[in-house]
Amino acid sequence: MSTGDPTTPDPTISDPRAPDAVASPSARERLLDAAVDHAARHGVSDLSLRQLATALGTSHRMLIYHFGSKQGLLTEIVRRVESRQRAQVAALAGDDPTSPTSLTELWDHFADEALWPWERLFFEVYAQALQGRPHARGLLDEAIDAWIDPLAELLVARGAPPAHARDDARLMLAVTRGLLLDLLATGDRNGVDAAMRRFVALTDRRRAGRA
Amino acid sequence: MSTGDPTTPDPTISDPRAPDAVASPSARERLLDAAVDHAARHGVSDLSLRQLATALGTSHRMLIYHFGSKQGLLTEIVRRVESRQRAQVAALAGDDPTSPTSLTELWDHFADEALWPWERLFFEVYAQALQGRPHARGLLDEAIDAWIDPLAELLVARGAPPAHARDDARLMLAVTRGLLLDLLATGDRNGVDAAMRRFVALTDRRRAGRA
DNA sequence: GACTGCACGTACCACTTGGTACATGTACCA
DNA sequence: TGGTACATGTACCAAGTGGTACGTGCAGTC
Repeated sequence: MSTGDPTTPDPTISDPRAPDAVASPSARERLLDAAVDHAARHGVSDLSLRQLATALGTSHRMLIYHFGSKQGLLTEIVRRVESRQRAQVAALAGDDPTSPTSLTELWDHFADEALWPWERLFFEVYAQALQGRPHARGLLDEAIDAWIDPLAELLVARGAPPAHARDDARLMLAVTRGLLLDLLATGDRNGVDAAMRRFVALTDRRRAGRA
Repeated sequence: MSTGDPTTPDPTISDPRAPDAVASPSARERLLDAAVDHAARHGVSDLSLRQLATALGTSHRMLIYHFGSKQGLLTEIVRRVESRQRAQVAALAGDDPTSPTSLTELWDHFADEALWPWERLFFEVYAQALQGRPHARGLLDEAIDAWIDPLAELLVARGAPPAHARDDARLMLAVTRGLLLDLLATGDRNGVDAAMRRFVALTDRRRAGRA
């Protein structure tokens, strides 16, 4: 981290006592959970270690101690958001492959107001990653690919043509994220629901056409 | 801005000579254009007046002079991005009402790599607005509504059922933004195009059904 | 030619930032 | 009992921040 900086010598050399790398998982974990919670409420773009630390009832020194640097903390936060996102889709599509899980159910899940803080945070970090921010890069790599397969499976389970399942999944993902952007901006659940119904109607028409 | 701060007295009182409010539009305009350009390339979340000023060949004092504060500058940048976005859709749908402008054409326009920096910036500011950043609030108010009417018109012109035109427009907007998020993250134009073709196929199937 | 208002640069201010140094507390183990 | 590894707080640092004070050149006007 600070290895290349002549003004700040490698802490493992200058301060041999300093652990600052491996720490008790429990304290670190607790701190990270609280940090992610805070990030979901206040965003991450104007996050300062000091403000965060006082909000968490600790000192900014502890954040550095547990996460090495601000970058490290941000990266950990992003990874946790990622895992939450993945857990959400896994809970719906992966765990119980027998349940067909309709598109409407899927949408109802993501549109739930309880998830809004997480989705705001997701889009914020996504946008930062798009601008090349290093700590968020990891999110970008999985933001699309990791979703297409489970979504494609879901669509095939619903009777969609397997030939285009991955394209359809990509479209489905775009619809969900696009409508989520709308919902988060307007809060107009009814309006966004209506748009989603139109999409479902489109796909149902195709299903009916094949039957 | 600094009115409530006892340590920094109101500049209009302490420095009666200071204009710092109304300036020649040309210089300000030139500066703003350059600032927006810079923002499109480097993002806006870690923008500092000094870095921007040196990049623009001026001093940070001038940015304060012309825009009052950093907030003021950011707000102006956002408004300019907004107007660019609006101009883009207006150029496609509004100016020449006789041209039907297919969905594919519309998509081809927005997916153009030349627009990517603007779209990255749009999503970045959009996400900040979602987190409650004051300067970006204005974007949110128009981000959805201002698009639905022209898009609905476009759809009706293509023969869509007017009863659901606004819902379909909302869906169309979500598809475009969702696939744009995908495209900006993956750069996979072919894959995203395929997904868009699936959407167009869905709507065409409905059109054919009605015919 | 003096005056005036704008445009702009330089120097400065108080403050916050991420990160470091170091002391100290605590728990466990020999 | 003493030592050792981890955990945490306090004090500090250099750098950078937004914003201000102030001087100055320049164009126009009387």
